[in-house]
Amino acid sequence: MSWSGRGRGGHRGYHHGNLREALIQAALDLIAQKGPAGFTFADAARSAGVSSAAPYRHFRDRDALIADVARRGFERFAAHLARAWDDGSPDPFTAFENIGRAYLDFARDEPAYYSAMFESGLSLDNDPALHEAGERSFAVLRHAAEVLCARLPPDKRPPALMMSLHVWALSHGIASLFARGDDGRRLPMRPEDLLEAGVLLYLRGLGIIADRAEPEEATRGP
Amino acid sequence: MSWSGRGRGGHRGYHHGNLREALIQAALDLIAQKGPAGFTFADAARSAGVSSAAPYRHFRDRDALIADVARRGFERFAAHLARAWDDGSPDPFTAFENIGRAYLDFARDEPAYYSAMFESGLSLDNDPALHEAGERSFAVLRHAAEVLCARLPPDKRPPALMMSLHVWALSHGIASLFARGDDGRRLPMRPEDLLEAGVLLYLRGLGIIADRAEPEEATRGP
DNA sequence: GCCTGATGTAAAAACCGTTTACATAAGAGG
DNA sequence: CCTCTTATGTAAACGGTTTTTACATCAGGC
Repeated sequence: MSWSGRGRGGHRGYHHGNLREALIQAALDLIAQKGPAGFTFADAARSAGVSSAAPYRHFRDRDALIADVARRGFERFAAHLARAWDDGSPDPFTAFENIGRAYLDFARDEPAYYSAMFESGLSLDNDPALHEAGERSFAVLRHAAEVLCARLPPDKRPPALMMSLHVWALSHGIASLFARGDDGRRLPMRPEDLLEAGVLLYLRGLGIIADRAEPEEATRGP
Repeated sequence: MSWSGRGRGGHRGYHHGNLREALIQAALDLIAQKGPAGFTFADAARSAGVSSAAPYRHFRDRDALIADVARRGFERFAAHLARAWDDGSPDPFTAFENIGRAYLDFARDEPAYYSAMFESGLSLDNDPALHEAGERSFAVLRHAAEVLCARLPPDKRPPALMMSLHVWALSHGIASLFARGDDGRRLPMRPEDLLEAGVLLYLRGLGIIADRAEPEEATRGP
């Protein structure tokens, strides 16, 4: 899957033809291999077969490339979460659990994107596009929380924003602490199960699910 | 608070006299200013007034210095959490909440340590001393969870390890996402309150506190 | 066919991490 | 007191990175 020049032949002349994309692909590969700290602008250029100054025609500096990777990551992330939510099918409760699993899936299956998004030390406030992409990801979770809350009688309806913040933080904490690297810390259970149990207990605390439901049974539709 | 040479006079000859400590202090200052990624071995040496090769007499490489800062951070962290737990005073439930607040306090008040511990991309498994210091921090939380669980009748007693993992992940997620930098994302509430509400709801889901109890009442001892 | 803007190159400056050979203290023991 | 050993710091060098600057090449519109 080498992206040098026009897809085939390998004869690329003075101009690359697709350098911007090639650099992003190279960044993803390198971040996946050595983490966002070990990633190097010069290495990305080498990997794309251009001089070390060429990338500056497409990105202001090294951080701008990482930020672009992170932005794309957030866009994929939002789509991934939205696919898991699937408009609340088969039922909002099950779909909500699916979002949690999707969060961990993404952290495991796309470690390069996840690293660029959360472990590269970027401040989301500097880049408006990045900030907005992150906001769109969170919006999926918040919307799901709103749908779930709306099913409760108004007098015992929790604030949906708070609920989404709690679930986001729990998911992010589990992903960061236990679901990265080779296997993070040794756990007595899979991160997905840990998250599912946590969300279940939290929702029970909110009164969204019944008091003594077994997890497997509780995930059933209405 | 400049640590160059023997505390006073400033005349330090060929030897520094306290370089190891001076480097750690410099690392803390620099990490606080520019994050663990922007921290530089050469800068720490400059800040201590020695040549750029001198630090290698005290640390194998740059990562070893960061790891030592992280290790000290975990030791302070464990002490900070243990002080908050305070042997379960005035009652285990309140003391448990205090641990949560202490977690966020530490992340806010000691951002340099927190960064070195959690945001520097170190793998805890490489350095045994570091790994053990981290384990000691977590042990405080796990012990508190055990005490709290022991107060429940055995048939409805949740696994304390799982409970401590959930609270750890929630605290870490809130600290990472919302309680860092200037103020992280703009929140409708303080991070401490967000965490307290989350833990409260989680404990209610576990059946550790009554269904509709006010927090102040629920914290009463037996 | 020529001009212009976009894109890539080469070379250089400034910095970092790290190693190597050498310099200087400080203390132990005769 | 003098010497030897060890710990600690220096200077210089190597290879690598980031970023800038001046120049080269190409593509497309006129």
